Amino acid sequence: MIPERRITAQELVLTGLRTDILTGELGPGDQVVQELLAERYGVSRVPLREALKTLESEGQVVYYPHRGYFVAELSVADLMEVYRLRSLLEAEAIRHAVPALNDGDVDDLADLLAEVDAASRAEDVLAMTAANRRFHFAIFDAAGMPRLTRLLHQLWDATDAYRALYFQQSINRSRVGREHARMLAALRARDAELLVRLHDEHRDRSVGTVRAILERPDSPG
Amino acid sequence: MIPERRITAQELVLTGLRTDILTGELGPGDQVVQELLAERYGVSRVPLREALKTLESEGQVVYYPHRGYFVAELSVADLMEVYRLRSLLEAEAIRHAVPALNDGDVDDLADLLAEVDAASRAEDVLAMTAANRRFHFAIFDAAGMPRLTRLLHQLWDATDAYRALYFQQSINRSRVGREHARMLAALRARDAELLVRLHDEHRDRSVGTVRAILERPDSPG
DNA sequence: CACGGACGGATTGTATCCAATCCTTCGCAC
DNA sequence: GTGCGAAGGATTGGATACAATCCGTCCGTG
Repeated sequence: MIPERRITAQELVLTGLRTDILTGELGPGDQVVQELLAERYGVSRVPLREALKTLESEGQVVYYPHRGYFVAELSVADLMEVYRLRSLLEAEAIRHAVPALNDGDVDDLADLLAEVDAASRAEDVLAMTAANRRFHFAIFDAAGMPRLTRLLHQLWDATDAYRALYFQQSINRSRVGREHARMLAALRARDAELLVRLHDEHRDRSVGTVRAILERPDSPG
Repeated sequence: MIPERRITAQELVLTGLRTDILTGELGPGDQVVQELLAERYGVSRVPLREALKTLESEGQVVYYPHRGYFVAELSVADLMEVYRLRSLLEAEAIRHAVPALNDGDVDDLADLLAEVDAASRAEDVLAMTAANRRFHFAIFDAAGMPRLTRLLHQLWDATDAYRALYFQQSINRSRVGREHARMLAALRARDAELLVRLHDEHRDRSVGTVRAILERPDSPG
């Protein structure tokens, strides 16, 4: 559809860095040694640094002048804050989105959910993370509030590294599947308040698990 | 006090660009011609580009690959969205902040307000904008929610260009002064809900004015 | 042995140069 | 005159080279 727009090097390394952080290739606290990563991606340090600036603004990495970029470490307090803010903002998005959805939109959302389930059954954590995100943001986008969507992306990005860990456990994957099914029902019923409530529960469950991961780090580093 | 940490070129350019946007030197829609600005600040294009990446993530400029950076234009819908999000998030910040403030903190806030008033009387719009921001964020910071503060900074940044226009009218400056005084009283009474309400009114008044500015642009082109 | 300061390798920060893309303009066909 | 397409200038994207800073180490001093 889109005429194969040529990708820039900074976009390339940006998605690469995101994946590295998501998969743990770059772990929390690690320094991003520019020369190393630039070589790894086959680009120079200039576009790499620009991609890092983007990640910095998203809070994925922190920057100390003359010392470099480091993968952000999330404290429990950070995590709780992110989820509190998500609760506030996602509720707002959902309340605007639900009335704007037509039957076709809901069918599309069902399709997205099917993708999540497929990835879940295939135990493809990366694909599931991506599909899960597409599903939720398809809802948020329907609110027609681009800035809100942008803020939500930032908040989701901040916990990406931990979300992957969460999905690695099959018990979590199956629970998420059930919760998503209930969300879809709420969508079909156009019940915004129910959907808000389901999202809150959805988050509360996952925050508990992620918190446990944070407090008992299995890979001391 | 601070041992005069040497500033990097990108930091220099970043503050310069912010000022340019704030003062209208760079107007909404203008392309940021890199060579031009780099020469103006006496640096090369590399640090300039990194500063622009930061501004992009804040939504102050928009970036189109191979075409460049352009100063963001705020639509009325954008404006309303920013203020709606500020309403949500600032309420959250205030509710956490007020119980955390001690008498000394409130006295400090009073000092900051005095600075706003002084700049207002001196008709120094730039200084007033800065002092106004320091006052409000001193409150928000007290919530101890760094990510929330960060999001609020982004939202405030997005309308900086228009806030300056707002403060240029003396009638707005004096009204802001009166509203700030009431806020201080609410702070001294530790009345969070009243402070939330005052903030909402404060914003609602200013959004009306800025909206009028947006809808009747006096500088076409 | 503890402390402090200077040296040197490692890493980041920036300038300069070249390649890739875009946009305007000019010329040509119709 | 209108529309299409190619050429050229302008601008951005990225690679390389060099300067500035940092940090670990070693040495000397007490």
